[in-house]
Amino acid sequence: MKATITDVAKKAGVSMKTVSRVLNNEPNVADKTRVHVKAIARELRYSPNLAARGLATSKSYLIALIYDNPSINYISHIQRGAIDACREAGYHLVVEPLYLEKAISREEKADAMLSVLEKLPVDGVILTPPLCDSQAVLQTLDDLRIDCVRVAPKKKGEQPFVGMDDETAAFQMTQHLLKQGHERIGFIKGHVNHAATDLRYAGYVSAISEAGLKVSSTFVVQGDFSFESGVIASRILLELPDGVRPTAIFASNDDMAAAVVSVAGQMGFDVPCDLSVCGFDDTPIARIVSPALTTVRQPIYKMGYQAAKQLTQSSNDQTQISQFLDFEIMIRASVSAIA
Amino acid sequence: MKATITDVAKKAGVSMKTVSRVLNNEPNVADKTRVHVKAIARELRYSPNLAARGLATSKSYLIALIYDNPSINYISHIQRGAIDACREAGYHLVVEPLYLEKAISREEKADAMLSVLEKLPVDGVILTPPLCDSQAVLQTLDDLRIDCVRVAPKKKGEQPFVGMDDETAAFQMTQHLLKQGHERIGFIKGHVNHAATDLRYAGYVSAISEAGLKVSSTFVVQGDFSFESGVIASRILLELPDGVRPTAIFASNDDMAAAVVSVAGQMGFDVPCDLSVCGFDDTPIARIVSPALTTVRQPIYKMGYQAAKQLTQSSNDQTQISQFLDFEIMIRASVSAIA
DNA sequence: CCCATGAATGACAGCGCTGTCAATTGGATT
DNA sequence: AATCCAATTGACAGCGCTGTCATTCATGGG
Repeated sequence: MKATITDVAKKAGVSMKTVSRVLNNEPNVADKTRVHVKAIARELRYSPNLAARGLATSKSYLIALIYDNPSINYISHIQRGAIDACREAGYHLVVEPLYLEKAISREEKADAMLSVLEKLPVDGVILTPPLCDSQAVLQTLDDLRIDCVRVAPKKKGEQPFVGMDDETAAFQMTQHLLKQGHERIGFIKGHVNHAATDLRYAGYVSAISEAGLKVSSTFVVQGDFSFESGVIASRILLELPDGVRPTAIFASNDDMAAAVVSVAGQMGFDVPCDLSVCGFDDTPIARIVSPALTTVRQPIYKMGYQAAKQLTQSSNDQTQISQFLDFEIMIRASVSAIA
Repeated sequence: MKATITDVAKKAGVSMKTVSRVLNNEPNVADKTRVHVKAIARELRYSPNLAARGLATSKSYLIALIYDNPSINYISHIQRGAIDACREAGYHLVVEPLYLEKAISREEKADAMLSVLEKLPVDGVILTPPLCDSQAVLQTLDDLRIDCVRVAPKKKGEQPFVGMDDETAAFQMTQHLLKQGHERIGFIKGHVNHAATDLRYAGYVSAISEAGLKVSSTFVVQGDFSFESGVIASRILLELPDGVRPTAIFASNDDMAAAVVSVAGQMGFDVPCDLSVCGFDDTPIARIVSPALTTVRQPIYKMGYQAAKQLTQSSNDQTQISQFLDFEIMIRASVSAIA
């Protein structure tokens, strides 16, 4: 049925091993032979049997994307990037959500991951927030000797990461608000388990301080990245009396920013005239909400791509270096200057 | 390092083959032996090497989700369902988007799929719309002798499908509008390549006809499921003069319905007072838009689950039967009765 | 002209598992 | 007690590939 390496070898008049060498781009093959074998392989539409190859090399040519992040948008883009990188290297991506019961502890997550990985031998793992911030998970991976790349905003342990500079982005966004004349800027924090939450807040704080203003705790409300938490948080902020109420709100992600816009509308505030709003992530909702949200575009696709790239190359190259990718501030209609 | 079947066999004092039989639930093993071997296997944390097993059985324990559907929300839910079903059966899901250049023809898609499948031996394929409606793709799969289940709203060829009854759902939704007193009901069609497009339209037409009304071509506008196409379509509908303008618009999906709400607002129509709007799919946007959309909830997760379930069972059971899953009409604020 | 050297190639085992088929066991039957 | 049968178990080959190591070949130096 399907051509095997033996078929190719026979037809090309060489040994299996030589065919194998050609297919794996190993050295010490005469150019003439190389070309010839390649031609035959193409002619026979030969492609190696992954199971057999895996058995012989104890590699699987599989990368796992493991996550417990509930943001469909985020995961999807990471996934697309990872798949594209995998394809370029002849790898495939298996996706393993770790959802189980809610409120599962980090140790349990590590266990769940362990049982998945015991069954499926993968050559590398891509970890997204907040899973990538769990020491237990990282330790488990280390014990298993499975390479991993964290899609995360900062270093943790020895594992390389691919991410963006959340702090600087939040800093710049806050500066943008300041430049528009806003002085009372509300901030809605993200989920406490995410490393990005602290970084974004830190960026906000630096910008406010650098402008010579005080960070007022009245203006900082805890959220958890969900639309609902944004509703609650924005109510707290918007119910402050006139003259004390923020003139701008910086939400740690777009879902919460959308909630701000929605609540503001219900409470009779016009965005952006009465209230400027900005978000973070540039998810599709940012353009659907009216007015469209000023927000930070994360290079999510690229993060997934780079993460998988590193994993597929790691055996050859030992250049597993952590890296920041560029972000972009998207200026849209939800922010206006103070009159 | 990792325990092999030989380790288990040795420790249990039986042959490898007996261990193999126990692990695969094959008959003709004494209960005592079965229990004993199972205990040892657990003790050693043994789990079979998929590559080896795959090589011996020429099965891969992999299911592929192949798609060219741009809706992240849709694919994500299908994926989650499929992954859950795979896990239950010891399978894993590999995800293969077929995006390549835009406007790629169906034959080219079939080719692209072929080249993916040649490299990765999978035991089954899940196909989503619109890919699942391509005869070329189905034929290619058949040639490869790879099982497939279509996540689709109707039968095509021999392949089983898992889906929902789009026509009946659209019928019921239209009836809902009629019951609220609407007689001028606009309809925005979906993308021409999707089988669901015609079915939803058919449901609309039956309901209108059954109510003794005429289907006016003025009220039916072509869309393509995108927000943008919804904007254009709703403008056409809403620019109709007073007394002729529809009092309700049924968009073939939520994105387009959200566009209707947005355009209506811009044109000074109040939803739902001046205009009722309903969508289809119950994506997150349906609850974010204000007013929240009355729409049809598709059992997307379940479709993915069932599709994978069939694939993982198909070898044993030959009950590969196509099935409709239940949908639900979500009544929300975007529709109101005619005064 | 012979041998050392390195490049190119091939023979063969073995990765961990399951399919095939043969061997063994423990009754039930005569 | 001898025989037979089904149930249970095991020996062994082989799935398609690559790693190891041996072999062949061509080339240049002594």
